[in-house]
Amino acid sequence: MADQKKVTRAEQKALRPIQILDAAFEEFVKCGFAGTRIEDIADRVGVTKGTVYVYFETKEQLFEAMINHFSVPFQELLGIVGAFSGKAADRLMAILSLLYEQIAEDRTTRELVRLVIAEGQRFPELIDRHHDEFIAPIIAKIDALLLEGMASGEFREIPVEFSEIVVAPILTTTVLRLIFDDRRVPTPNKEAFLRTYFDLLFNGLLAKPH
Amino acid sequence: MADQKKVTRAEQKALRPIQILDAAFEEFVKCGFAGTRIEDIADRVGVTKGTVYVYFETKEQLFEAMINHFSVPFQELLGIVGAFSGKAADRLMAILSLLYEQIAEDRTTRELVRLVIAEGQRFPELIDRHHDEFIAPIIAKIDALLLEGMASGEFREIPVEFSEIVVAPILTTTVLRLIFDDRRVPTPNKEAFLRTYFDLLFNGLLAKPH
Amino acid sequence: MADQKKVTRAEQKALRPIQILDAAFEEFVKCGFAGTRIEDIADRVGVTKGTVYVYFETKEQLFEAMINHFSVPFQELLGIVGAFSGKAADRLMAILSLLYEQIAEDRTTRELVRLVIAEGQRFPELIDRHHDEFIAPIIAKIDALLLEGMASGEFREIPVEFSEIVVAPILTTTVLRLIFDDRRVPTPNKEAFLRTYFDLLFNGLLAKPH
Amino acid sequence: MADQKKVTRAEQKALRPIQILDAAFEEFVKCGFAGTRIEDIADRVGVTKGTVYVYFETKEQLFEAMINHFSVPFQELLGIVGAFSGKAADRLMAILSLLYEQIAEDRTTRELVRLVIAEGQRFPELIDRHHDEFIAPIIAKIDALLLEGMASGEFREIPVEFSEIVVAPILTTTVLRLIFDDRRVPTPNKEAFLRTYFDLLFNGLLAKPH
DNA sequence: GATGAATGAGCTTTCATTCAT
DNA sequence: CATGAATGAAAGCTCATTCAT
Repeated sequence: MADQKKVTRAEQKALRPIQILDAAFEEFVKCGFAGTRIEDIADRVGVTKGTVYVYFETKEQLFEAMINHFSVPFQELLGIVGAFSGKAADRLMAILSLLYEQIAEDRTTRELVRLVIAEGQRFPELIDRHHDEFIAPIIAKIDALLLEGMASGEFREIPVEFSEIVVAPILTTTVLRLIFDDRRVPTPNKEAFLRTYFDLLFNGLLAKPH
Repeated sequence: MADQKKVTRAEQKALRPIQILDAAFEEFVKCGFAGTRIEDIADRVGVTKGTVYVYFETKEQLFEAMINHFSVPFQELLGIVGAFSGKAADRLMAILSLLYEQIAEDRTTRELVRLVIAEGQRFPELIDRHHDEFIAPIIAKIDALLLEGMASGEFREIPVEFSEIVVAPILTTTVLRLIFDDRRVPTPNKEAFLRTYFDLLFNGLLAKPH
Repeated sequence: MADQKKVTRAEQKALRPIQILDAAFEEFVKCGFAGTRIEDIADRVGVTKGTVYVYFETKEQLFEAMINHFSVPFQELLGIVGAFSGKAADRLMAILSLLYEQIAEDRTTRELVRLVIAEGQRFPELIDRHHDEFIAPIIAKIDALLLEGMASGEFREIPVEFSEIVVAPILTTTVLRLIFDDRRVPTPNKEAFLRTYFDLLFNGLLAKPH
Repeated sequence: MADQKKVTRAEQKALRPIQILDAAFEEFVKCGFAGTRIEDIADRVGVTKGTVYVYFETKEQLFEAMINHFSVPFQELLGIVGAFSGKAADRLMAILSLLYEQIAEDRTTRELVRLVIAEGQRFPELIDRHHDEFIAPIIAKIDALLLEGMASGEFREIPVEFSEIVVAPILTTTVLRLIFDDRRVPTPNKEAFLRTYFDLLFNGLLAKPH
């Protein structure tokens, strides 16, 4: 009770940009870039419009800073993934489970996907950077695992150029939840979803494969 | 001088709303709802702002009318699909091929998906109606086919509640093309894509199924 | 009575930009470029801010358009001057009289001089154009007359590079009136001023010239 | 470590207001009163906005203090002038030479003239004081000299009410340099300018005076 | 004294919407 | 029907000014 009451100036200053970025995230997610008012972001933080401009020069820069701020966690994920060992199928499942948690189940990432789809045309460099930093490494990882599995005879031969098919259920769940916001499409049970997903991915739909 | 107008007044009048809807589609897709200016839509048609208001009372109504206008073709698709016959797997492939063409390859539908993701929060009734008219019937069709295939022993038993996994590659391709706009993610070759997609869907990834 | 009462739309439209330019002149003169509010200009015309922006894209463009609008009359003057004939001294007096009326006595030109001095740094191209169109031709005219008078023996030999000395009393009166605004420096009587000006210019101050 | 600061705290403190006034001069000259930002003045000094407010209560007061600060030197001039002796013409030339140096050739005074013309309407008391302290004494001095020269028969009789004509070339050169900033109107050579100026002033333009 | 975070009033500019023509 | 001048309610952004540290 004693050490938490008063925030010092210095602490406050370090906090402000993050508070603003958090508020910006909520507003941009709710209204999109053009539909968001700086004043609403400020209100959320409990400051005035002017204060937002103390930390971010323009609405555009605030948007980009916000995207960058919330994009960070992904990088750790890629690190974790590198450390896995075992059969290719197990490692693939491990990666896909992680991706499911990080993309489909994490509200922040999910809404980031919405913003990327909705505002990508206005911020092309941002999209490109995202591709290079997030999408490409993930795809590369999946590709590598597939190739490895095929080389060892664990996987059948499939053209690696369409490896997005392997992760498609994750992005699809993400997008459906974005669109229907838990109203029409109920949040799936993770274990049940992954079980079905992996079963189909590895064994296919047919009772007797060709 | 008298005959140079191929389009009569009456035809012109009937054409106007459609021209406006076309223009509205392009602008809303490019800039989103909030970012689009009525004047830019008017400019595209070659009329003035006032004319747009002759046909549509507000920007909101124009947006909704535009979404409805471009959503129509889907309904025919569902009719076509009902007429197929043959083995469950073949009919499933036929449906998925159609969906791929109609959703992933058709620019209009693709951009409609963008608008639904981007502006859905602002137009919830519109999203709900979309779900009821488009998504639900498709899912129902897939579900029915899966159940039928499982009943006949053609398909293995899988929980039907996650049937979106079956169509996931289609939505995923759609979304990736929306995001990267053919810059980083090249437009896939349809036949090659579907071959890989179906191979994986039916036979799975493992060389020797469990 | 019949033709003056109501201003038609078309007339109004043709009038508006001029009304706005007039109002802009008064406000820019009173408060300078940065100190002027578009709303005050609009109020003066009896319209709203938005209307000003129907006719002029930015405050900067409005300012430039205003300067151009009020700079026009000078050109006629240069035409008139070309038609004079007689002794060089008489023609010089005729020109200087005209310049006195047009620059020192005309409130519009006088205030234009204020704006050129005050805002010149912000609008350098505008200043340059002014020089080329107004100052340079006048100086050229004076120079030509001086050279002619010297050639014919009517004038003494003086270096023509400082011919601004000849017109200095005109600009000086202009500037003093701008600064003191008829409070401390009374508006001079035109005839008396010109008499003294010309007497000094032609005969000099000394009782017995060297 | 202790002696590296050449400027002590106390000296620094005494220096600050003057540094601020210097910086204010440059910024006000460049952007005018309304166009100048306190922050730009502070940046020039290397302090923050707040510091400016330690020394000057408002932007208005800073402006006035700055004008007063840079107006000082003129007073000495008037003292010097009082000490001259000799023929009226020689003393007049001496005065005019001094004025030329102090007004036309001195950048500070020149820019002060710009500010007086540009911002005079906003600071009328300031202008009035300037008139009483600078302009009026100069004019009085010139008038006295003219009257003396006329009384002694050295000068011809001219109406003393227009004595600004005598100093006009100085103010005119000043204003032209303000407007054209050495781009179009080259800085005149002092000796040559004064020679022509005085020649015209004393002997007039005509070869044979009336 | 010096700082700089914060304010809030105010400015330029935009744009959906209206309506007389 | 079509126009486009006009509106007015914002919205983004600025900046003189304040004040706790």
